[in-house]
Amino acid sequence: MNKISDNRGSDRRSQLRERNREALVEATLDCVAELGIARSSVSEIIARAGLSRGMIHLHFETKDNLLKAAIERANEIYYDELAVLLRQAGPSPQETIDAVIRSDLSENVLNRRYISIWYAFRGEAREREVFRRLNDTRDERMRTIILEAFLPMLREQGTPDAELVARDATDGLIALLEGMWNDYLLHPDAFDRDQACRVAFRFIAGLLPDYFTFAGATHKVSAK
Amino acid sequence: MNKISDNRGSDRRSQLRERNREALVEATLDCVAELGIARSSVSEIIARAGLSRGMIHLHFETKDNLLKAAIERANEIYYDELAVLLRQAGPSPQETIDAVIRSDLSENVLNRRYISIWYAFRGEAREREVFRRLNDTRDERMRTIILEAFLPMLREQGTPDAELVARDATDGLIALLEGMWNDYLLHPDAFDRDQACRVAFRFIAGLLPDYFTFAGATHKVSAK
Amino acid sequence: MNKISDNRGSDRRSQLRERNREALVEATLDCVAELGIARSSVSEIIARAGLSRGMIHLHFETKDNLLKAAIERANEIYYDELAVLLRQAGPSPQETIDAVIRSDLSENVLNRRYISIWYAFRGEAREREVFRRLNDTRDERMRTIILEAFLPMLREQGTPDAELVARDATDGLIALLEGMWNDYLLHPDAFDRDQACRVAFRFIAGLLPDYFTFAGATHKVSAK
Amino acid sequence: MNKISDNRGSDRRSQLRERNREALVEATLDCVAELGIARSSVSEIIARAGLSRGMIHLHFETKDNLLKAAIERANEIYYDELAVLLRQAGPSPQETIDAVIRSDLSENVLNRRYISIWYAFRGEAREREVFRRLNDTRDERMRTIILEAFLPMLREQGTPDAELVARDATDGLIALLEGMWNDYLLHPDAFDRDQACRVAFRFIAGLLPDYFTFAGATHKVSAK
DNA sequence: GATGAATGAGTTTTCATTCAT
DNA sequence: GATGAATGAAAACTCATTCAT
Repeated sequence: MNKISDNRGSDRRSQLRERNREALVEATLDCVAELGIARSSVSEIIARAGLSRGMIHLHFETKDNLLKAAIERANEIYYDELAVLLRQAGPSPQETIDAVIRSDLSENVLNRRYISIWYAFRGEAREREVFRRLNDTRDERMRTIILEAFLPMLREQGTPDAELVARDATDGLIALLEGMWNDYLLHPDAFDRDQACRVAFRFIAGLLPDYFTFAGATHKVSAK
Repeated sequence: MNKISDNRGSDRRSQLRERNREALVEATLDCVAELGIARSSVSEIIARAGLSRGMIHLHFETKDNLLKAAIERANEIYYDELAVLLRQAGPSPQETIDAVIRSDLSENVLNRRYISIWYAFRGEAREREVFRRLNDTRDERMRTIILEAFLPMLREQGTPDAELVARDATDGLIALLEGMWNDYLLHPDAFDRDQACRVAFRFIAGLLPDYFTFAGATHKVSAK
Repeated sequence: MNKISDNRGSDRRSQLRERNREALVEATLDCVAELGIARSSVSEIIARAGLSRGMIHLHFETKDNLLKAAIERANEIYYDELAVLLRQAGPSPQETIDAVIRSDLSENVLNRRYISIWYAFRGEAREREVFRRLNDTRDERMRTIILEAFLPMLREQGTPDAELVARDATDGLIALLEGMWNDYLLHPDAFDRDQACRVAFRFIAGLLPDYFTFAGATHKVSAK
Repeated sequence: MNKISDNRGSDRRSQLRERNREALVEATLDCVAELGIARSSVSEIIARAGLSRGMIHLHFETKDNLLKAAIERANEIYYDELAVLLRQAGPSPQETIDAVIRSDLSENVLNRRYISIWYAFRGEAREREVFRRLNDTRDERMRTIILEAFLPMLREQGTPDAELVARDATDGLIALLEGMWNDYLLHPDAFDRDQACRVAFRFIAGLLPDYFTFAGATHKVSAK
């Protein structure tokens, strides 16, 4: 009757509702991580979530929409991690590259569950489309961040064709990191996070010897 | 396993039989490439193969076995391509590395159909196991080939910690090439094969400046 | 049944309550008319009524009761129309018959929505029972009205077996009018209300030439 | 192996297949007759047919298609009956009309099961569309048959506006017969087939007194 | 050996009903 | 009183597998 109690009630309700929605998304991600997309049935998902069958329809209308929501969630996890690292990193291009590499190889994303999910969505043709659509604009932003970090260093260093090299370095770094994830997917036990990091820095150090060594950024940080 | 039955029947019959078997495997791969694993139903596969439903049972007992055979086939395609390239390559370590990179980025494997299949099998948890089991020994062989190509060059160059660097270079190269495939999977239209090659050589050139430039192997081929 | 609660609450409340109840019934009828009974789900009905899901339980306990109420409402519409026409009609048997025919073919009942509803309830076996139960006593009244209008005219006219003919005429007229509805159901666009009327009067005129022509009742109105 | 036995086998198989298909259609009609469309679930239908669940998909892809096939079947029953009667009837217009009336009121179509089915399909908005599409051309043919029977009789009789009257008589007869079915639907026990016939003939006799009495066609058969 | 009709377990989806707020 | 989130039984549909021919 009175507005305050109504709002309180509805707030609690809608909070609970939201929590259920998220529980379904998380259960879906768990399922996809453990069983893959093909075996992630509604029955399997609701069993993990401990919620009712009808809930999926209530929140997502179809299982397909639930999968889409799960893909979106998986994306957020990655880009949130990256955003945090970039915010924490100093303003220099050296530090930016450092942050990108370390966030990509951090335990927050490079873990069994997350990597399984990532590759599951990439692997299944139909989901890949959703995935791509979601990723492309953000990927572009990440490319830009990396490119704009490499360019001034290459120029200062006097590398000829700095623009071309910067683009190659960017594509190479992204590919290298992707390849590390691949390696982790297939051999999570044997994977060595530090070695992966070292390899990445070796690659960059080859192009930017004044700024990086295999151990990471040097201290000759160029003032911006 | 089926050699006996192969020999028993008339040659024509067993040839036809083998052709049917392969048609099913290829149809499965087509299906996986286009629709993904989850949507590759028996009905879809036989429609593409133009064969009868019972045929799958006849040749593979279960659909699962058909999928395994398809995974094996996908593997063969890749390693056959690599073997050819290595055979064609000269005996020097430079040429070996050159062959590995060029085979990995060649149109024979880096094409839409094949990359879709590869990632589909990797993505689906259950198939990944089969995939891994099949790949691991062969992957090890490939690692060894690359490692043993890098090592003498690094030693001759006088790189300190040559063993460690050789391992890093090997893992890095493999990761980089995997990453290129990833890029191709997501952007087959925008992908630039030459640039991918150049990026790979830039990476190696950073570690082996005497042997490689971004354009490939230099001509200072070390006599073996 | 709900008189007590009606009287208890404030007038405004009970008015609102009643309005909601009717909104649900009307929404149900709309739904049945457009989608048929099988597709008239609770969700569909409340969407049309703009009311909450729980409302149905509040007013009708079950969806089935709501359907029954809708059937009753559909009945009322018809018999209300008939009652109005009979009240307006003069007292002579000629005028009674005239009123029956004109009300049956009037736009108030012979319209798309109403005819769809009517046939939907007739068609679905389960609802037909409710329908029949509701109709039978009222139908009997209508039969009686028609029969008692025909009989004196036939007698006065000197028709042999007047009782039998009166019964046949009654059944025939009712059947003819029903058949017209049927025609309207299937071809609402092509339906010609005037022609339908004329056909009905032709039928009656065949049996009662002194009282009717194809244009309706003649003016030789027999004093009652 | 040999062609004869192969064909025999496949014939038997496809005969069996066809029988199953028809069994499903008949079971659907039974279901619709007894329970109505809304309650005719796949489970209910296969229980009646004594066949497996998957069969419906095998033969009809969807339940909706099965319903359509059932509607078509119901149609055939009616028009087959009419065709038989018309073929048996003599060539005169009197006899044609006679055949139409008698076939419409014959036990072959005017029975509980059939009438229930007929009204079920007419009642539900969605089914009605299929129904209408199927019927419209055949209905038109039937109209033409009736119309062309009435017209010469009315002309010979010297009825003014023979064309108009013929059309009215046609529409009236069809409506009347439809109305009889309605009556049967609601009161199958009380329905009197002979009386229905008599009523129909009274209607026609009113317009064509030289050719019909309430008992049917007179013997003044006009030579064709 | 080969076929494809048939099966039924299991999947997604729908929906009337319940009930905490 | 009123709401709409939640439930789960039952609905339609999918599909690997079987097996008579």
